[in-house]
Parts: sequence; structure tokens; C-alpha cells
Amino acid sequence: MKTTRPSPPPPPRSVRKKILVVDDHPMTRLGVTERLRIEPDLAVCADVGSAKEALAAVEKLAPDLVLVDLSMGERSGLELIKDLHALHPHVPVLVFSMHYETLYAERALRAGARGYVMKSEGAEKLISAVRAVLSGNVYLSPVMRDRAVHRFARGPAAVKGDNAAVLSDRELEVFELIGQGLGTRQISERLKLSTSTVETHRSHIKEKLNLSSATELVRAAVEWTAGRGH
Amino acid sequence: MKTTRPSPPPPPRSVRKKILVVDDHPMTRLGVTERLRIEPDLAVCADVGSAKEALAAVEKLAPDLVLVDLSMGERSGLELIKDLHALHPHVPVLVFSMHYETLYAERALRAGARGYVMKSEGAEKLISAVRAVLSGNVYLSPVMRDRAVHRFARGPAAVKGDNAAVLSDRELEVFELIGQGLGTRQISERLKLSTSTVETHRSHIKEKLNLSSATELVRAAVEWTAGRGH
DNA sequence: GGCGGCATCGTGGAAACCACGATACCCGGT
DNA sequence: ACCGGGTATCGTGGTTTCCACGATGCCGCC
Repeated sequence: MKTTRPSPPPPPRSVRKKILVVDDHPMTRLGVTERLRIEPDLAVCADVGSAKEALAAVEKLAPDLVLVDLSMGERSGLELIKDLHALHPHVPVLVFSMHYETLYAERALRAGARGYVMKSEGAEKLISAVRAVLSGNVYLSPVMRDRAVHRFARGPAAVKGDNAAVLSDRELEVFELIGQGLGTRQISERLKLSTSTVETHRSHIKEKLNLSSATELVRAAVEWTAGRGH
Repeated sequence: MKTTRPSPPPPPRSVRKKILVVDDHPMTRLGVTERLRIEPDLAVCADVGSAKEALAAVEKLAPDLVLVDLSMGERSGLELIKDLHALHPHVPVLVFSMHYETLYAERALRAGARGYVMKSEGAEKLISAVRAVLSGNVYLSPVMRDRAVHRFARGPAAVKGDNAAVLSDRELEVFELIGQGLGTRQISERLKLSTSTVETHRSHIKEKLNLSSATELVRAAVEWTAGRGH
């Protein structure tokens, strides 16, 4: 990996597009900030680790783009995107996630995002995506682009085989935490929810996935989260 | 987040400890590299994104420490740790992972790692851990440290090959049924036992496998039975 | 404006969990 | 012959979770 050590001559700051970075991993925030600084037309105006801070920062700094990671501790990145899109529809959101796009890209776009890049893709793809979104376009990988076209052609029906596709955003979130071995109590704490709410979600998940007991639910969740090696 | 902009005066490079960073997210690699450069006694000698590159880099650069992320694209970071430990037992490995320690810390240490830090903990914890491991100590969070002590006190034998060899025949039987998604009631019926007995078995299994909740037990059982697939 | 989906929280009884203790068997030691 | 340790079995009592309801509020859609 080449890191392009010598700092480039700083261009006039006024023309740089302001980017807000939202990610719960401090190291990733630092990496993104460093990398974007190399680009003469881009600048990170702030980097935060929670949805709350993100909303505050958008108010205060009026960024030209928000770069958000999906997997944040408490409040889902999807929720943040929805809030951002509701409160500031003119501020474009680009998702920069480690999760595989086939699982989340569609949900993210539905929530109001303008693009989706996987972290494993590397810096160049990220930069391209940022520029694309800043220009008013939607960024997706070729694979996802293809899927979208197919979906568009075939109509709204038929896309199954994905058992988790029927779950709502929140339900999927709970499902994943179950798969990590967390109990209802722990999930409610992590998500800052009542245990009742988590139990309702569990109940709905069992309904949708045709599961009959708590143990089966855990089993399905573990198998699902484990079955994502590639 | 303060980023300490002006590059610090580079100290004599010869005294810096060489660190190899292994992570499949380029941005995280960049962030770690930037952050470690601030420390006068540390230096990243290379950063790579795969196990293969990592092994080659260790051969070539002889780092003083390898910092490895667990979740790499295809093959588990655990495999890399095992390989490293087998080929270069003198090179200490520190795990820097986004996964919760309760799930992976023990596995990582068994595989040969000398410490485990969560990415969400932030830079300071990482630096502490790096220094601890470089000094020849093992780094763990207080929670994990506690678990280890408990295990050490209670379980005299437990430190061997990592799976269910420690379980008795009956316990293993119950364990497998749990992994198939059966609940206590169903297991007791299938085995013609009282639910009390099954619960006692569950309890003992959790003890022996160092699991703390029912959900964790189910998770372990499902993973174990799933890992029998080939 | 109604209808359905989503997310949130509560209630109350059934079921499970969990920390104990208890009995009994077998087996290896000293 | 006795004791200890591991195993297998079951119970008791208190805590927690599950789960089947109901209820509210918010959207989006026709």
C-alpha cells in the first residue's frame, strides 16, 4: 500500500466540498479523513461516531455530503439516514459500509441514501463515489446497478430466496444481534429500547420466518450471520 | 476528533518498533498507520489486506508486532494467526477487531494471539495494548481478564483443544440437540428425561465451555454443529 | 379518511433459566 | 475399605424470559 506521504500543497479551502464522516470506528474516521485531505477539492469538516452527533454536526456545519457507516452501536445507520433525509433532504448521503452491498444497498437507498460503497473496495472507489454523489448522481457498484435494472424490468414481484428480505430494517437489526448471541435484555440495552419492544420484534421475526420457538429463532439467526463468509 | 495536524519531528527511526498492520479495510489501515506515526517509539513498516501478503511481509520485514483484524474477506483471521504463530512464534500478534471480545477473544488467544482490542475502543486503548504486547505482556479488557481468571480458578483442565472434548457423552448429546434448535422441553422428551436433568446438563455445559447465558449456549451449539458440515 | 405496515411499550400467565442441594452409580487411589 | 471425583439423575424456589394479547402513534398509500 502506498500512502503518498508528502502532503500536497493545500489548495484554497473555500472551494473544497465539506464532508461529514460518521463511523463508530475512530481509526476508520481517521483514515478517511487523511485520505480525503489528499484530494484538492474535498475536505472533511468533521468526523463523529454517533447518530446524535451526526445530526448536530449537520445542523451546525451544513456539509455538502454525509458519509455514513451502517453499523453503528445503538441507533442503526439506516435510522440515521432516514432522519437525515427527513430533516435535510438536500444534503446527500453516501453509505460507506463493510457489509456486503447485496444485503444492505437496497435498504440504504430506500432510506434515502444516494450511494453505497463497500469499505473493502478501497480509497479510489470511495473518491469516485463521493464525486459522483456530489455531482448529483447515484453511485452503485456495477453488480448492484445490474440488479436494479433487472428489478426495474421484472417488476416489483418475485425477488425471494432471501429469507431476510421480508424483515423490516429494525427487525433485521434485532435478528443480527440475536445471531451474535445476545439475549433480549442485552439487545434492549444496546438499542436503547424496552425489552417489550425487542420481544415484539422477535415475535414478528418468528412470524415472518416461520419459526416456532425461541431456540429456533436463535438457531436461524446464528446460521444466517455465520453463513456469510463470502 | 483532533488530528494533530503538523507532523511531529520524526525521531530516530532505528529505535522505533516495527509494526505490520493486517486489515482488509484500506481506510482502517490508513487510520491506524497515521495514528501510530504520532507515537515516537512506534512505526508501521507495512500495511496489507490479506493473509497471504501478511505472511510474506513478516518474512521480509521481520516486524516487532503484527496487528491483525479478525474479519478478513474469505479466510478467517484466526487461520492467519495460527499460521503466524506456527511459522514465527517469536513475533507477537495483537488482534484489533470490530467483533465483540466475548465472542472471539478466547479463540484468538488460543490461536496464538497475545492480546485483543475492539476497534470501537478507540486509539488510546490500541496504543496501550500495542505497548503492553511489545513489553511481553498479554493485553485484554478488564471484562475478559476477569473471565480468564475465573476460568483459571475453576477449570483446571480446560486449556486444551478448543471444542467440546471436555464434555461428557450425555452432555455432548444434549449439546448437539441444542444445536439442532431444540428447546429444553423437547430435549427432555426426546431423551426421556426430566427437564431438570436437561437443565443440569445445560448448566454444566455452560460451565465447561465458559458460556454465560442461554443464548450464548445456543449460539455455540449451532456454530459447532454447523462446523461439522465438512 | 381509512387501511395496513412499522415501531414502540405494557400486562399477565406460562415456560424457561439458574443457583442450589440431593441421591446414586462407577472408578481409581492410598 | 474408604474417600474423592466425575457422571447422571431429579427436585425446589426465585428470577428472568417468553409469548399472546392489546394499545398507541407515525407514515404512506389509495
